[in-house]
Amino acid sequence: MKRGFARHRPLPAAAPPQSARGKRRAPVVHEEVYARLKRAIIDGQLAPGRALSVRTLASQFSVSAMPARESIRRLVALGALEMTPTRRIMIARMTPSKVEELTDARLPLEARLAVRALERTAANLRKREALIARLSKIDMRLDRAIERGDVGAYSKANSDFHFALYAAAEAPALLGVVEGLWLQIGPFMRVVIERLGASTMVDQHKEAIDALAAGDAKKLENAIRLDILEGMSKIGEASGKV
Amino acid sequence: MKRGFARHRPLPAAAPPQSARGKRRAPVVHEEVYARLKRAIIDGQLAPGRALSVRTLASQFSVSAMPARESIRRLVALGALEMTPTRRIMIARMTPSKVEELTDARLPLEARLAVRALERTAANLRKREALIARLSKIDMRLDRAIERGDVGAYSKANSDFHFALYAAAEAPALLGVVEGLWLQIGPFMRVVIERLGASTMVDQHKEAIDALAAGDAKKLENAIRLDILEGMSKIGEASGKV
DNA sequence: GCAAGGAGAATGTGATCACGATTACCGGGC
DNA sequence: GCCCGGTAATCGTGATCACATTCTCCTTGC
Repeated sequence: MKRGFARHRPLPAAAPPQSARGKRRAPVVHEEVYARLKRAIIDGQLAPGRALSVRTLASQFSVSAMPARESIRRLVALGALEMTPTRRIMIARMTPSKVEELTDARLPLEARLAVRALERTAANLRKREALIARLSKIDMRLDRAIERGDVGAYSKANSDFHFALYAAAEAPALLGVVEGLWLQIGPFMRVVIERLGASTMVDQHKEAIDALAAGDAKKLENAIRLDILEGMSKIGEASGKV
Repeated sequence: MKRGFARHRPLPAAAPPQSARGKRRAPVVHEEVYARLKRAIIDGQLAPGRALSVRTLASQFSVSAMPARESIRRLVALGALEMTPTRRIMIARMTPSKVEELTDARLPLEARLAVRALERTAANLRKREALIARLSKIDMRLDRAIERGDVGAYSKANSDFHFALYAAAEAPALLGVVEGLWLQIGPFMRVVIERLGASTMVDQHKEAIDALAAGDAKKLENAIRLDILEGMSKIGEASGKV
């Protein structure tokens, strides 16, 4: 195989320069660029191996090269973007061993975050109910995405579900680490869903919600672990061919 | 307390521009700057709250502002550096809850890396012996540092020990995550050692080496977990006062 | 003696240019 | 038809400038 990487194409997330929104000065341009690019990656809108460049990104976001450079630099540091030996930039590729390592990291970390979310809402059941309501709503959105076969919406709803749960753990440092893992996984999750079809995806979301409602930490942990294992095994099967 | 942060002082690691080492052209300036700054942080050479600035860093490394900016951007992304609301940069501070979260992350991840190192050398005992020899050597260096009361050497030897072990796991993605954790912990480890004195530090390094030699995964995992718990509990006690 | 205020220094950020290396593209030769 | 080679476009990187904001520190007024 050539191992070359894809030509530049317009970024799907590249919204217009939003001149309509008035004079609301941007809260530091490069933060905005970074946030949108990060979101696009986690949600799987960018395929692995997809090429990026400072100037291209800059023009797609209608900013100068500087903010684009900084956003790219950050995402390379987090492992979401990859640099070739000749310093070209692309969405990170996946390898079977990387899938294995990331699974190793996700299992204990996300299980811990889930249990922490349970613990954090133990003293405040109203909070827990609100969390459950939020998760249920996201999960319904996810089901609708499956029905419609909308891969993009599915991918986004899936990450939304996990992070809504983890956010309730109130553990920003841990959350940051996990977010870094998702930044590396997002693109493949999407590829896998696209290839297998959203309807073939199974998850343990309803089990997780039940465990949360029952206050059963062990059950919740199992649901999360199983959810991760199922998803990652699918990625693993496909990772050799991406 | 004022919560202001320390004035700029020369960076301890700021070696001369090394014009002596021949014409060996730098492999991209900002990589070099980043690597040295990262090393200085992990080894605990920079105190929490210590101020950094683009221009200061640049002049200390005898480079222009550009490579300094990029290095700082990367380390902020990794959580090693912190930005105040007014966008000043400093070595990240520690809080008790952050210690707890980072401990949660370190325990399973580093235990896994250690066990992986054991597994990886199971089929190649020469490799394992070489690893044990390397670790023993580092541990002796660590003992000497304790005798001399050399806090800097102790701090460096300690991180060297862990990463020498983890490197043998041959899991770059996992290692990257753990390195990110150490980037956040390094500065405090140093502060704690300095405050309590290197001689009060205990570790489970010899137990880990024994477990490695015996091929006992369970014992190795316990040694690593205990080593982490001991170290982090010391950081936790002090973290309120940093 | 001390707090308030203002002048000046320092800071992060964005923009732009130059340079050397790398890549992509197109045409000619086999 | 296919491969090779040269040329032009594109790339990451480093440097430097301008600007608004923030911080420092000293003076002034009470």
